[in-house]
Amino acid sequence: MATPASLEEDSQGAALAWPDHAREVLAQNGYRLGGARAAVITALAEHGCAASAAELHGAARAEGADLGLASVYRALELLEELGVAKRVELGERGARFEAIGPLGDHHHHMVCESCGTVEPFEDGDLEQALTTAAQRQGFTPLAHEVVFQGRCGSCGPGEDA
Amino acid sequence: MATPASLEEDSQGAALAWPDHAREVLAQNGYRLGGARAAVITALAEHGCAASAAELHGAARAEGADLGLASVYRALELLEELGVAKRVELGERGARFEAIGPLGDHHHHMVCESCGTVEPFEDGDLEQALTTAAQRQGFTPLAHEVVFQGRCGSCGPGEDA
DNA sequence: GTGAATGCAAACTCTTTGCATGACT
DNA sequence: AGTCATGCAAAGAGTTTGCATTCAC
Repeated sequence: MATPASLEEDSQGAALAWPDHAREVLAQNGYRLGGARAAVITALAEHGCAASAAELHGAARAEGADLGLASVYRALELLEELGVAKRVELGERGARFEAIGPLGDHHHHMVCESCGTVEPFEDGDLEQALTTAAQRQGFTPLAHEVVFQGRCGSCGPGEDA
Repeated sequence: MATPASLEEDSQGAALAWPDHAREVLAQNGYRLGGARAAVITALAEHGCAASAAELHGAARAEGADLGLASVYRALELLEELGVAKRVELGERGARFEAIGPLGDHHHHMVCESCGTVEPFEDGDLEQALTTAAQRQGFTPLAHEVVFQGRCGSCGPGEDA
């Protein structure tokens, strides 16, 4: 837990940022790195948290990549399958995606109903409670997702609008 | 917490099951009870947990109601707005809906990747941890959702398939 | 050089909306 | 009786798939 979650040591001991990690995993599993996948990896790394497919598509095109939206979906599906990206449902229309750190970087989301911001957060105690709850139910969790809908610190607990 | 969550005392002290509760809330807010809304309320009450709009539509038609899918969505939207039903996203395709008890009955879901079952569960400690985590982040939660994906007790922690 | 990856466009699914008809209070 | 709810059909949004071409290895 002392190492930043976005970095890992590869077999030579060099630090790898997430894009490198993702590319390495692709290669290790026999997948090629075309323009679309490379662009999606870059876009995912730069967006940070909970990006929609359309946002990633737009970001990639803004950086000069010429890729189709379908390829974005295909790349995201593959990255998720390989465990380097994650699909997140925030209760809005459409799914969102984000990079998963090689060390199991893990966070959840708060969606502010007032300003629409999606904020990530980590909470060790919450993770512990989640694990305990799953055990109590005799469930073996492979993944879990927590989403808060409410009002963020900036918008305060005040009334609507 | 001593009263079953699906029952409440109305102003006369009589116990109300959820369908009655839902109808009462509709009336109190000036909404009429047509065939479609009545059928959706019945279907929601009978399905129990995390039903899709199509499932509710089918169930309602199976019971003789002649309603359109659009009306199911309209009814669900209204019931959610009135706080007697809840929309749940389980990471699958499409949203799911369920009744909310008048006393704030509250549970979360475990989705078994092996048998596809969706199981509800309640956990007081987890709720506490969620509340604490939100406070720590300076967030005022109006709603929250927890979804586990994994393997249920029946399927065990074994390998895939 | 070869098979995998990509772009484009069409197909698909889920959900919402418009409008005329019919039903609830 | 008046207004609201509903059914049907069409529109919308997000996502997936088919196929010919291009590109990474």
